[in-house]
Amino acid sequence: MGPVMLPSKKAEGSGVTVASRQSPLYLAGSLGEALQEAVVLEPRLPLSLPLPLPLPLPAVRPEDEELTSLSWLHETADLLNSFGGDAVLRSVSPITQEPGWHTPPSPVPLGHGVYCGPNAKPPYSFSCLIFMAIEDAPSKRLAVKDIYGWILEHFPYFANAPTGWKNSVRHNLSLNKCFKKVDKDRTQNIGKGSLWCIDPEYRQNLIQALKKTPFHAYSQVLTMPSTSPEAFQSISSPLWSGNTFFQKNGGLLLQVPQGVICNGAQMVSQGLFPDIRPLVIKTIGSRTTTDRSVLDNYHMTGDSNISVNNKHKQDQNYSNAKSSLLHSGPSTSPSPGDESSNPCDSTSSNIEDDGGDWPRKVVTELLPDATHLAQHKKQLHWTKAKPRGDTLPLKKRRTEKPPESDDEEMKEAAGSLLHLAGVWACLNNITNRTAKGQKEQKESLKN
DNA sequence: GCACTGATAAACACCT
DNA sequence: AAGGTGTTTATCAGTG
Repeated sequence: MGPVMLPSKKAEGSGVTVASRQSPLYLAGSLGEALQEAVVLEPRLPLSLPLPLPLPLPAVRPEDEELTSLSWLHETADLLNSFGGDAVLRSVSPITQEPGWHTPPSPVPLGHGVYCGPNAKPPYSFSCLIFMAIEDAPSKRLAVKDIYGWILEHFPYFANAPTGWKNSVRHNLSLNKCFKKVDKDRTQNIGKGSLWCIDPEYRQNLIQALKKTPFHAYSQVLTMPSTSPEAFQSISSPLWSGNTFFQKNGGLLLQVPQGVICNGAQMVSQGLFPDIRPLVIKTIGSRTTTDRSVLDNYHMTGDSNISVNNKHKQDQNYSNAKSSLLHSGPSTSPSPGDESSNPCDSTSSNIEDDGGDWPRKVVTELLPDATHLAQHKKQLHWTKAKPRGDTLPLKKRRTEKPPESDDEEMKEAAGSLLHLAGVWACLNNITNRTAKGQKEQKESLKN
C-alpha cells in the first residue's frame, strides 16, 4: 500500500490525497483503505454510506492497466454510485492531457476524458455539447435531431432530463453565431429542418470554451513545477459542499490528476505531479450560496466561459462584434487559410479519422499544446458540474424550492466546515499512521 | 449594484 | 392537423 499523503490544513477542504510513485491505479487500494478507515475511525464523517463499506474498491494491478484501467474507473464509480450519489472521477484525458470529468459507467470517452454517467449533468455548456456533436460528425454538419441523438448517446443524463434541453439546444443553435445553418440540399432527404455546422470564425471560441469547461481544479496545480505534496496542498482545493448533499445523496467524487489511466490508454506525461494522486470526497448535490461563499475561501473557482464570453455577449445582446479571443487565444488559432472556403466542408478538416472517438480526431488537432493550461488561472464554476437538484436536475429549479434562509445557509456552511475538520483530523491520522507503519498501527488500534 | 453569461421557458411562425 | 424546427423574447441564477 502506498503512502497516503494528506494536506495538513483542514481549511483546504476535505478529501483523501493519495500519493504514490507507482501506478496511478495503485490508488484504488489506497483510496479504499483510506475511506474505510476514515469512516470507521471518524464517526463524524458525513457520509451517508452503508457500513461497513464494501471496500476496498476494485483493485487493479499495474500490469493490467491497459485492459483494466477503464473497468476500474467504471467499477469504482459503480460502487460509489451505489451509495446513492453521482460518482465523478476526475481524471486526465490521455488525448488532451487535460483534466476532465469522469462519471462512469458510460463507456463513451469524450473529448476531455469525460465519462458522463446517467445521473451526472455534463460539465459542458450547450454550446460545447453542440460543438462536440457537430465536430464528431464526419461531414461536420448535423441536423438538430442528430445533435439531440449525439448528446443523448454521449450524455445519458439527458435521457431522463426534462425535454427543455432540446429547446435549449435549438435556442443555442439559433442564438449562437458559432453555429451556422447550412442551406438544405434538396437532393438529400434529411427530413425537417436544416443541417448545422460550425462557423470557422467562431470555432476557436468554442475550442477555448471546450478546453476550459471540464477543468477546474488543477489549472493552478499545472502552473507549478513542484511535485511535492506541499505544493499540491497549497493550491489544491478539494471540493466540498457541506452536509446537505450527503444527507440527500451520499455521493462522492474522486479527483485524479495527471497520470491516471483512462479510456484504456495510459497517460504519457507524468512529469508534473508524478507523486500526487489526490482523491477528493465531493458532494454533487445542491449547494447553497453560503456554502459556496465559504468554500470559495479554499476552493479554486474559475471561469469556463472565457472564450464564449464575447460570443454570448454578441448573441444575447444581438451585437455584431467579433470575439477578441480570436486574436488573444493560444497558438491553436488557425490562420485564415487553415479553413476551407466552405466553412462546413468536411474536406476542410485535416483531422485524421482513425475511426476513434471525436477527441482523438478533434482535440489532438485543437489542443496541440497542453501546457497552455498553465495559463488558465481561472477555473470552472460550480454551475457547470453541479446538478441543480437531487432528483430533478434541470427544470423548474427556480420555483420548486423556496430559498433557504441565511441562517439555514450559515448553519449548513458551518456544518460543512465542522465536518471538514473531522475529515481532516481523521485523514491525518491515516497519514501519520501510514508514514509510521500502517500495519502496526492497525494492530494496535485493534487491540 | 451592475454587467455578463448560461440556462430555461414560452410564444410564435414556418416547414414537413 | 400534428409535430418538429427555428427564431425571438423574457426571465432567472450565478458570477466577477
